[in-house]
Amino acid sequence: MLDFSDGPPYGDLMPLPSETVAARPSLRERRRAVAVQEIVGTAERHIAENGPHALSLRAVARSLGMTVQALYHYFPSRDDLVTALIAKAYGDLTDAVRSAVDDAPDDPSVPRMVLAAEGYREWAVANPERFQLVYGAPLRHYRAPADGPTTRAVRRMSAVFQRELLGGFTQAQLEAADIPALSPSFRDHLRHLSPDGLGALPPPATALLLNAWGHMHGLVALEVFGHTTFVGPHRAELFRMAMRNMVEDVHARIPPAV
Amino acid sequence: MLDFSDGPPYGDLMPLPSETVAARPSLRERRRAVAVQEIVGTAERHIAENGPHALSLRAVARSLGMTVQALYHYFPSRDDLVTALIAKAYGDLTDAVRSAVDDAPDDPSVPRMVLAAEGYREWAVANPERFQLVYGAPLRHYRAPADGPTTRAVRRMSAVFQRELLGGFTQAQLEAADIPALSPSFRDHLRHLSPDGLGALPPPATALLLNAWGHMHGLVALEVFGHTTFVGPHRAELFRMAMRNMVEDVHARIPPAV
DNA sequence: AAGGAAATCTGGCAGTGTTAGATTTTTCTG
DNA sequence: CAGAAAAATCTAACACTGCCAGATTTCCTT
Repeated sequence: MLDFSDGPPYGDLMPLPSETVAARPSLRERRRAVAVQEIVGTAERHIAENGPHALSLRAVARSLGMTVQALYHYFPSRDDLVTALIAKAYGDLTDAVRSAVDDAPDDPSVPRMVLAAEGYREWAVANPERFQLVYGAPLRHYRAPADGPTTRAVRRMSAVFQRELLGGFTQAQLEAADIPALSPSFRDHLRHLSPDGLGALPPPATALLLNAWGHMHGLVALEVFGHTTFVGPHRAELFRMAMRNMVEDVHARIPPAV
Repeated sequence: MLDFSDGPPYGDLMPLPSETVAARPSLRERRRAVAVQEIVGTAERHIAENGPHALSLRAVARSLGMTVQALYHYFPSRDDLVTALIAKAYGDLTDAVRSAVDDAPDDPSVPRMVLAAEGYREWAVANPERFQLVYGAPLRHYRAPADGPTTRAVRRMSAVFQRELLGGFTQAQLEAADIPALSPSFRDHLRHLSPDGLGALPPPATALLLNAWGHMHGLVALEVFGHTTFVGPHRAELFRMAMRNMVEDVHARIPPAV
């Protein structure tokens, strides 16, 4: 927890100082990183107990044995702390998805995309408040920084799904996917997304991927926010079924290689 | 707005008195209903401006020219007001979905299920804060009453989707839907849902319907909560495509009538 | 007209995010 | 090593919040 041997773990979360020297973080900087980490950790614990809305700077400070104003030297406002929590949650979710795929034994009867989806779901169910933090309620006027940790986490995660859902197909196959015709301007827009991510896919494939993402996310969101309680203890089974079908349906729309 | 000629519009939202006489509401009761309506209306306006979390009893009271304590005679706590807002939002969303289907001209090229889904999406996009209220972050210890207005709204809405997605098929067809085998206990559980709603469907059909619901909801939730900004102005097109595919895929899993 | 219930008020408590300014502690520099 | 600069922390306060207690007015019923 207090280990900082290999650099600050959430470098992007540190609001100050504006420029972190790449070479060797000074003692003060390391201390600062530790303090930030402690604050974030305590805040996460508080959130896990009472939900995101119950996060109070004073309570966090109390838990840490300091006064509120000390916190203000690490986070200029409550919203900035929440932003840091969101970024970290997003990163952790992404890690969970990746390791769900990477650490699973090879089993051809379960598509790896289904494993990824189940990793997504399981992290969400295990960390409902943090999931809510990421996908629940955007902050008042919160705008994600263009290349902040959030954006990078999104890219990292979408890369996993991109690989697992569409990895086995050629560009030509993906281009010929059987979906309603996309408008030229939409095709054009999709083509100009980040060239190393979604932009590398033929537009129909991007559409299918977003589609699948929404599908997976919707089932998880409904569950986490308590709208599927009537399904009872069978939600995991329902989810697996849904994801199996989804993978089948997506693949059914991609023609075989010539 | 202040019309109350045909009874209290949100009878279920009135926390007091516990029993509303069916016959002729007294002047006092009608006044109470009006007051409740005014409070809910201003609260909705406040929420629309600054988001659900910014809802303040004092601010609402100020807008109405009264003191906070007056509000406490209509809603025992802030959470109760929010609960009323959730219930009303759910009802309004359901109405929007229904009228999206019912008021649309007959056009065989657009499945009615797609119309329903678009009604859902359009209401959500037009009322993001209220959508967030319903599907975003559950309240601290809020438990939806077993047969409260929320539950009824859910039923009303799911009935629409049930009709539009699965209406054209026989029980035998639905029972034979091509999905991974459901566990016996899951099948059993699904069979014992409300007999006039989801319980009336063969288990595979219920699974497909929940699946579809999650799919639709996920795309809308991602959009409303700002996670698809990179899709730009083409989100409506993407959504329509996704829903078209979804309907196709669901129907493809249901065998033709014998 | 009288009693009682409903509705509203004033005043107050404990909690919150945030700011201002003073003070101590640590680090860098001459 | 001494002094300056910067970082970290403190005390005190402001304006806001949800909510409670008690007094007071308004309205309906009998």
